[in-house]
Amino acid sequence: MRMSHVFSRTLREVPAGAESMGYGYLVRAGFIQQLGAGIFSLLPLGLRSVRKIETIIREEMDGIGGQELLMPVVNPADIWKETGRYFSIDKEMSRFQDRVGRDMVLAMTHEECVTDIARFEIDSYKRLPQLVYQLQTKWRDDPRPRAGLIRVREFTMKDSYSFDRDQAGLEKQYQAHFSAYFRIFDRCALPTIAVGSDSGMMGGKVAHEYMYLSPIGEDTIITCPSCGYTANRQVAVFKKEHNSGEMLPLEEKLTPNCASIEDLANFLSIDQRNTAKALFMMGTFVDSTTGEEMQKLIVGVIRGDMEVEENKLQNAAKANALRPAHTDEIKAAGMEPGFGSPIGCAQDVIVIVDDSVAKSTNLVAGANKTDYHLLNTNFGRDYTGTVADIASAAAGYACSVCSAPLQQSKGIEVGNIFQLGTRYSESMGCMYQDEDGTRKPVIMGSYGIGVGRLLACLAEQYNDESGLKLPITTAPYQVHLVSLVKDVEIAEKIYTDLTAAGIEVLYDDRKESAGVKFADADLIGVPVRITLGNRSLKEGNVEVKLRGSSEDAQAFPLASLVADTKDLVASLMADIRSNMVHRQL
RNA sequence: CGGGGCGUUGCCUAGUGGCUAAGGCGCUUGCUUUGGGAGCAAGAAAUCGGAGGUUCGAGUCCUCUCGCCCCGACCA
Repeated sequence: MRMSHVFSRTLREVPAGAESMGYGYLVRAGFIQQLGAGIFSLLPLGLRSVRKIETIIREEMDGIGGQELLMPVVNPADIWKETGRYFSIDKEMSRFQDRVGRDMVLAMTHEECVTDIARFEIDSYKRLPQLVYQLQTKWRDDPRPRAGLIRVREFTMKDSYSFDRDQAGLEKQYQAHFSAYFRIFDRCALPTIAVGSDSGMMGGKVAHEYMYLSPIGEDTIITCPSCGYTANRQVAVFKKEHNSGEMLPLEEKLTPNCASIEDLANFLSIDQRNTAKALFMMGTFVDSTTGEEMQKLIVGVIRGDMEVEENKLQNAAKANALRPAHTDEIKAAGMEPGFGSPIGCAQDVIVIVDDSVAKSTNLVAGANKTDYHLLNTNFGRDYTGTVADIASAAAGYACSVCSAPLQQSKGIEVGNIFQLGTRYSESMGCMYQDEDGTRKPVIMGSYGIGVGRLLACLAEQYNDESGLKLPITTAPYQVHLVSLVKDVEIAEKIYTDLTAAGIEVLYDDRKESAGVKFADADLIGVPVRITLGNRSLKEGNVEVKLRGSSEDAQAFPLASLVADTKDLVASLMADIRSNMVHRQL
């Protein structure tokens, strides 16, 4: 491709509002352009990178037996009503009616659609296992798109779906994805870690997320440096110490202006771990068959020295959604914000008690009366509720496996894998007849990779003060040919020869100054830069420099340029291959 | 959905009630230059996001509205 013909152009200045390096460079280099909030066009350069990522994904998915198909973005709402997600998913899914008033949705994922296909295709155990995948546009009306391509509303996702006879089959496909995903990220040269995750709205059981660790990430990842335990904070567990002793009698105590745990502990001169605090949330519960919504107050009770992980609370309460409760809602249930506890609260309140509280004795808790707390509250004696782990893990807490102190970091989720089980096959009647003649629900798995987000992460990982430096497997071109000589013939010949040899060349044939050409080459960041200048041409050489390295340019003789360049490209590719590590669960 | 910020030419910005809205980048033309975002000269390009209002006078003040960004809520 000639630079003079490239559709996009480079920008000297970072567009307003580009807060991350990677995003700023993707815009400046002309890879992407924003159309609206969370809506981006991929320009030719960006699309070339995306196509390379997609090719890697296709090869690896095909490699584990996947068959590519393509499902529609617009779905009739009926199938989403069958699984209940039409009702349980809020505004994140966009809905509309067609001309005759039928309910339609923009599919934000394709479990319903693929299950609809599968219930037609799969009728016998002989037709299992199966694995299909697609690269398709998703629309999710995220309330808050941000950070360029990291969190968008419209994006391309690779999603695959596995169908199996039994759990063992599912686990085999899950394992195959687990390893294939690492191969994909390794080939893209994006460092990732797999972490245990919540299954969220997918409704499955076992799930992992692939995280690219980055300070701009929005997920918090808990890791154990000693034993290797990793999990998203949403589900991360840790070892909780708790005191226990003889239960003492309940006692009301005046605690003026002690609406926070810190104030309370200071006032009473006790450790925060000897207190219990209550978090009030309104939970939305949806009847999955009728779609009827109800709101119920949920009280999460946690020890004063910890925080509630809302995701855990939501799961424990089996709520579809949570929001902070308003003061009047809390008071209506007989509790007092700031001095609240489930002791003496209304009957229809859902009480979820962290196991640390349930196991501790004689905690100080709110008296549900302004400026009063109760000493020596005990779960079971003074109040009841569902016991669950609802505590938020954090750095410094003890690993539940090996007791070493946990660490926490920020990450961006670039992929995920879920063992769905029969959540969709049962609700949609995707059944097969087994060898023994019985009808059984197909066991499913669901696996996603955000393609654009992967590119965004690569841009974040691979850049410097001059621009992008994507690895050769995902850069839009392999070689950037910068001609600084008047004699266009020699440059044209090199361009033609390299291209004919199958090398992807971006050829700067513009009438620009050397500075402009070099700056643009650095910004776009094609891995191999070949410079044609009078200096080296006199000696029959061209200069070859790697974008990623700080080493000086090497001289390549013109005579063997094509072969040498091919070798160089191949060795860069091989470097990435050699860094691949086989990983399995 | 709460809180905050910003909308001025293709891009980045200045302009803080008063003459014809200014500069840099980019763009066009000509000459010069040609190894790290060149120089000179001449140009084109803006209904100041939109609507309404206050005022003798509004890019500037007020109201509404749309869009974008950030924090939070939210989120596979």
